[in-house]
Amino acid sequence: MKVTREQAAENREHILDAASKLFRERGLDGIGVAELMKGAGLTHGGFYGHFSSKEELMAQACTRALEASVEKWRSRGLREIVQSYLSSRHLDNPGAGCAIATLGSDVSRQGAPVRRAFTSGLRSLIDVLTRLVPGASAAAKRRKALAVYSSMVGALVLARAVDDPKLSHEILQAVASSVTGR
Amino acid sequence: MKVTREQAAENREHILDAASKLFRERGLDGIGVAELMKGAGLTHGGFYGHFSSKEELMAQACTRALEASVEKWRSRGLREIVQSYLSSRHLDNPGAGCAIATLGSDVSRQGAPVRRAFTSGLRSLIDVLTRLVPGASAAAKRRKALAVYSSMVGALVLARAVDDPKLSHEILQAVASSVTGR
DNA sequence: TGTACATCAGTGAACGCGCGTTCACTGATGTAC
DNA sequence: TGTACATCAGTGAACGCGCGTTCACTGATGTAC
Repeated sequence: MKVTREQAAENREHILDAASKLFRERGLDGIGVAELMKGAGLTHGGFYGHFSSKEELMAQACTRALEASVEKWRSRGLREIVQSYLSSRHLDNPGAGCAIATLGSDVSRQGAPVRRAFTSGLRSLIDVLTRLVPGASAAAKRRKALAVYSSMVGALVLARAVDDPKLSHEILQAVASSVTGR
Repeated sequence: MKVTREQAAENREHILDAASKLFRERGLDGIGVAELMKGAGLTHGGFYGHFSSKEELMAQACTRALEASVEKWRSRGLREIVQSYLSSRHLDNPGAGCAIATLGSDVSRQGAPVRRAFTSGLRSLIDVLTRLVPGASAAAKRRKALAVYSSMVGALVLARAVDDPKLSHEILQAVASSVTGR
């Protein structure tokens, strides 16, 4: 069952897309290679033709997810970013949302490749935010960007951990009003 | 090898203490029943005499960890809480620190018992913070408490995910200066 | 352009391993007399 | 208080299962002539 070189390259992309979504939905250790490959329409045996290990896929899938966030943010304003980050749509769709909020506490227990991917992605996100945020100096803007992003990540983590939708929305709104307006 | 009833009750406490620490260090799915029991100086077979399942232990260990945070906070002022939360000591000791920062993104994928334990613990933490935080009205204080806590959780999650200690400390300091003083 | 063969992307069975859980057993504790 | 026996906390082997990874195989693709 060989396949066009072009088709094989597409398959690799499908694996990365599926992994990027499924890792965010189920956690890095919450989904196995077999199910990830099934998510890309393939069987598990072919996995190691595309990636040298599950860990390599984790790192590349995280990079992909974070790059998507960076791209999305580049074309938007601060208020728009904050509002969509703290929306119920984002709350209810971890698979399409911020990888740091979904996988943050997992990542600190992961090996070097995954942490490197996250650090690099986080730096890009912070750079984008730093340009958008108000502040008297470059240093003040960067500090503000870090504070804003921490708030948003924390809010989403808390809102997702919690049992009670009312409390979830209260958290999101409290942080939204603290970050924008006030 | 029977054991005093009193000794058995102590053993149960040791299991909970070990679990509360080890779950925070390695994640809820990152450590098995056998190793948890070993951490309490026992063998794995006796586990089900104390708990009906690993999930029940997860929930009770989370409750214990969060109650410890609440107790610690009750005797402290806001500035002290924020400073110790955002300290390198906390950064480097997840096993003794805030369970929500360590397990936050895991919890959203867990079953009802664990999420219930977290929601209840989080409510207590928020109540303590609400009393300490400045604000014109009760509603404003609560909103402020949610915003402050989200910032702190997010900062710790980011600082722990990141590869580079310089960036970790920059995040903690940026959020500390944004929350206290400014 | 057509044929013959080498390549190699993908398949699915199999591996060793660690997991959560069960269970027959042990022997000190707790109790009945 | 002392003895005889039932209780039950803890032990360690065993279970079925899903995991990451390997591998012999398949058959369409790509290439050499």
